[in-house]
Amino acid sequence: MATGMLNSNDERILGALAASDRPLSAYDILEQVRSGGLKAPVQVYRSLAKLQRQGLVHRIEALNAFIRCCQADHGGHRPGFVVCRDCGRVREFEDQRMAAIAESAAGSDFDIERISVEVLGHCGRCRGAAASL
Amino acid sequence: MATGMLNSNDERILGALAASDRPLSAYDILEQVRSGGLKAPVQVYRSLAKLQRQGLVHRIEALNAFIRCCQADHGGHRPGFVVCRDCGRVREFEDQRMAAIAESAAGSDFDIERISVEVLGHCGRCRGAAASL
DNA sequence: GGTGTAATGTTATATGGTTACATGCGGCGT
DNA sequence: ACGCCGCATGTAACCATATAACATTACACC
Repeated sequence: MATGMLNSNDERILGALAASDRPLSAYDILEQVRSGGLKAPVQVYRSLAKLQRQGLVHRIEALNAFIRCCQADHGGHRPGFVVCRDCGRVREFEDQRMAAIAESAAGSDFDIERISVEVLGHCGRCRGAAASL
Repeated sequence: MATGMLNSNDERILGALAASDRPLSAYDILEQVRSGGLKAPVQVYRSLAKLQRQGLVHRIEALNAFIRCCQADHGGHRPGFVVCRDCGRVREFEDQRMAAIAESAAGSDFDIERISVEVLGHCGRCRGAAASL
């Protein structure tokens, strides 16, 4: 992807996301990378924007948080997410049908930039935990 | 829906949303209803939560904003939204296929609470405006 | 070296959302 | 009627998320 190489800030942020088993907010990330020299939210947001453009990172709208993309093909895929509202864990999935649905809903006169599909609910693990209280 | 009747705060907030042709943030709403006696964000959020439970209002995650539901059947529908990032206008749509996609993605061990589908991009009107600059 | 441009850094501020606690008010047992 | 409880609403303070505005550096080109 031609958007440009990653600098050390980008690498650090990507590293922090990769190391986490759940989405991180921009401020979570900031905390993790302070030792690496980043000090301000805007730096994190700038890197995140770049990483998103390259498809390496996705934003989870319902959480205002970000995850490292787990797919092989970072270009042009249209992922959806299954999000547990209790533990915050996210599963990325792919479904070809979503593109068709979005296109028919948007109509020919609308220029689609991105599709956000988020399935919110409670995962088995957390439901088990809640039941055993 | 048994969640309870709407009080005057709820009515005012619903009115503000109905009067707008695009989504309003909680603070937009707050401004509109200050004259009606509401003063604090939390009051708005409480009403919005109730209205969402009743299906009268939807939250657009990508905008952190809310719209009045335009469907007849406020119970149990699973709407998607087409959102213009330039003018902020939103079109609500319904697609039966989404439920199936969400269920197959979530798996049997996941309890689905809500599905958020948002198609982000640029509407014809705004694209026209941009072209003529 | 000088100069224009893009990337990055810094500070401050706007916007969105929640916590904690106070107050009011209707049921209900006595 | 009275006091007590439980729940809806009000108020203030606060935390969290995101961007604006401006300063600085890095680097290509002359």
